[in-house]
Amino acid sequence: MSTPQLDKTYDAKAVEARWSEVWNQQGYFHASPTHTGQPYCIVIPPPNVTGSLHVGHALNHSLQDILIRWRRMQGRNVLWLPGTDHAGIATQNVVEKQLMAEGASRESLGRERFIERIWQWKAASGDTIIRQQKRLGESCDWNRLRFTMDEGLSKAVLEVFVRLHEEGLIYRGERLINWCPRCLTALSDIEVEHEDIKGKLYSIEYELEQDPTMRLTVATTRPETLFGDSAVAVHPEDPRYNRLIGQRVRLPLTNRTIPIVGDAILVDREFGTGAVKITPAHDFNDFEAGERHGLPRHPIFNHQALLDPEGLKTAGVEQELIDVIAALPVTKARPKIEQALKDRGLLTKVDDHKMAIGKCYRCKTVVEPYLSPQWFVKIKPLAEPAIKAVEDGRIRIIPEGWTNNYLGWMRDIKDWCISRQIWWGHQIPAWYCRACNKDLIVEGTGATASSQRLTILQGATAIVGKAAPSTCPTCSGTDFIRDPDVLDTWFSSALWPFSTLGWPDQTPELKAYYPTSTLVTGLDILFFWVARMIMMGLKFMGDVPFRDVYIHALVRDAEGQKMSKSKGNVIDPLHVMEQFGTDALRFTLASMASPGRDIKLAEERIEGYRNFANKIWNATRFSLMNLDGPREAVQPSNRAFPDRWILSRLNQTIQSVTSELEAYRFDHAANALYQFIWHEYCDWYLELIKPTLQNQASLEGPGARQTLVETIETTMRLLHPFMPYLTEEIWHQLPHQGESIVVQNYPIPNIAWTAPEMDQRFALLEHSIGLVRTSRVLLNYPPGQQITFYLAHDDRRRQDDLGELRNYLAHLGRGTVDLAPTTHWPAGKLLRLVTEGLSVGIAVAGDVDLNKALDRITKEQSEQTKEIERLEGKLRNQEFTAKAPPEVIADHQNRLTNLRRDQSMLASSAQQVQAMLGS
RNA sequence: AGGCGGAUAGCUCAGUUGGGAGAGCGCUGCCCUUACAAGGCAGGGGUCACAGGUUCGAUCCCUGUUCCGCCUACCA
Repeated sequence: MSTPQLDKTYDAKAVEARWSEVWNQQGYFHASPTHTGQPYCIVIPPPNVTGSLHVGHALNHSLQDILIRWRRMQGRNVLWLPGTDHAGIATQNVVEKQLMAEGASRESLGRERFIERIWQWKAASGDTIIRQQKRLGESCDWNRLRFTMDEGLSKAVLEVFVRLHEEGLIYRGERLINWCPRCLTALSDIEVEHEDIKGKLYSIEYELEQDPTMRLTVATTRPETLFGDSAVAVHPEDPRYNRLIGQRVRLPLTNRTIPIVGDAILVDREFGTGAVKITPAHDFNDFEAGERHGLPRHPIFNHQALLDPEGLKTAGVEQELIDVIAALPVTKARPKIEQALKDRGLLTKVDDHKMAIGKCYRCKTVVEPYLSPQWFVKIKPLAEPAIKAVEDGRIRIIPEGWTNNYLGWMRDIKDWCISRQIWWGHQIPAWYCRACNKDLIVEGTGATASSQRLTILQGATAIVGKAAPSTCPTCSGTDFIRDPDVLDTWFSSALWPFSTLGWPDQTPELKAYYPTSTLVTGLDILFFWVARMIMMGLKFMGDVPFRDVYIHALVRDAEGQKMSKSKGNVIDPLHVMEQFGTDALRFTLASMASPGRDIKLAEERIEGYRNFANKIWNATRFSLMNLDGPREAVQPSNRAFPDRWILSRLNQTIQSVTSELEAYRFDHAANALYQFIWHEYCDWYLELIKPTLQNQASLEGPGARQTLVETIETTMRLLHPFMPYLTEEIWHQLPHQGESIVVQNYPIPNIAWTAPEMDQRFALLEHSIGLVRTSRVLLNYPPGQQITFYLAHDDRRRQDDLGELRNYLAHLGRGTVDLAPTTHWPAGKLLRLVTEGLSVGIAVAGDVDLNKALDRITKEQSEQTKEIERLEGKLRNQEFTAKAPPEVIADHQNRLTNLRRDQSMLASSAQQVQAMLGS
């Protein structure tokens, strides 16, 4: 029988393109509720539809694919459901930029044509990431690809919105929200990133109305907001100020006076001057303080965060000043205001001050607390069951450490602002009767972008429903205007685990695969997404959306820096796949996925695993070159030592890879595979069986060839989830049954393979060969040179083992073995090394320099002496012998005995070498 | 400010009932030995951040300190 000859190096590119195609054509990834097996389902965290694959996706998706392929091979009814989200703000920003380049804008196009334009962009670029995912080898059921703005998913969004509204869990109200003056939309609290900056703390004097010679000094980081002040607060128990409570101060640069109020919540007596201005329309704390004291709100910025002349006028600001600062951004207006205050002697101090500012997570613009009517989800009633589900273990977060993070956040959760003032997304299903809300609907008709805005003011009556109402229940009017806002993208992705399975329809998929099994995601969206899925799943499905949440690390560059395009330190997974192969990338990411630690990814690591792939390829190449000849499935226990040993090791590797995967320890599983394949299978097993394979007459040949095929085929199945392409290719080169490794069984431990006595025997072999090789180097014998060496072990059973191993020792030691007891060894011209009861002797030929060998022996001696002293010291300690467990004491004594014996033998060896040097 | 995580070989990281410190990469030396130079063999290299405590015994458990990350936050 002749076997095909493989190329000398593994060509990942050619192999990957071929199998990716076949897998998808054959439909191996297609899931069905009617398939057999216990369901196992993962829904993919939907990436941005117009994005492209970055290395964070590569990690996230590789881990999911490992789980999915593993479970599929285990015979589970597996569904990995792929899809993308519409990424409202991000996608709209991209298309707006395109329009800007063309000299157009979304306003010039109008809402309908603008949305059309985004759909076009989605159609053009939406396949990119999907193609890239396929290239990564992801075994998703691509026929079930979902998108958050699909008809079905939009139906789910509508259903959820209307039902939550009916139950009073969605409401509209005018609140201070985080506003991005560049994206011109509201953001939720968690869409704001905080950044520490060096700011200034300004001390400004407010004159008392009753007595202008007396002044109250307030401290602020934002002097420009003083125009919007409604009061000054002091601590009610602060003896410096509390007698002033109830009096009024003149607000600088305006014609207004404002009250001094006592507020123990807002005021920290220790900070600044102990007096703080209250600006309810522009600060979250002040907003609440304003509520407490019934203070008016004076908005002085417009939606672009420019100083608004109308607002300033209403706030009573001096007209000359308004003329100077109107329509300026804060950065330009602040120096002018500073100057005006200085001119009047009211700015007494400016200190450096560290502070935090909020930035838009999409565009990094400084966000502004902005007073506006928005839609909110009343979150507490939804959060409570979601806290419980994690507390009582119905949902497990892995690593466990993040559980408290989740619980802490959920317990302190605030209402969720879900309306966005953009056009791309699910438009809110709320309508307003024009007749009833005449004064509350403000439709701009100007030519500029900002003057075209449609604003529905606070207090307008909204009619929420799945479709536009036909007549107004109040006035029977028929003229309606729809709320222009769209929903936060996360509102639709919160429904992902059930909306993708067909909800609100009761589909067989929903029945089979919900709750899903595992969610794999990064920490950065634990709150954005995971928490919200749990809330929505419990609310609308009455059950958790998934059992396990596995949180993986963030991928950083080799220096530990966050990857970003602007820093230019991004590792492009596609480039890496091109250069080193997809399997190498996948294996690298898996092997570095240690819990609770970020991944610092360096290309050298990937290169190392490319080499690993090549090593496996060459092991196969070797096997195929040596398969000619009969094979016989001998009972494992009747096979030769190398075969029995490697089966035993393979068996243990199967056990550990399986249990590590069950524990989500991808790193451990990958390392177990690496260690076994490279350092046991290749380094030792293949070397051990070479003489047998190359001797056609060997009686052990049929068993060895059988073991060779059996082990490599099993190993490929074991490795397949990690390196799908390489293993598929090799599997097809080997004798096999079936059409693809994708649908083969995952290896399970085989009791008949366990052979602990072979493991022990191997340890002796490895130990012996190690000493022989060391001796060779010490004596400068070239690797190929045949030598005579002596081996003896102190332990009778080990000595018997040496006899069993004689042929293997001779082969790997490259020489002739003599197993006589040490007392029979030649007296002179011999280098002896001793460790752990094993003595190795090599004949010293001619005029080699023995100093190297002597150094080595001396070093060994001093290390041993140190250890002996340490052990003796411990055993002399009566407290140790009285209190330590007996097995520990016995172990110490054993080690000491062995070391003393080794030491005396080594001493005689040293004498011998010295004698040779002396002569 | 609070919470969490981390600090172990030159680098990246493993290391649980507390008892002789490990891997990968890199480095040094030798070798193109018929699967693989993307390889083989051998080797050097560590007060386990610091200071206390518990213990017969601490890289591991406890307390504190320093440094580095991340998350949360209403100190104007």
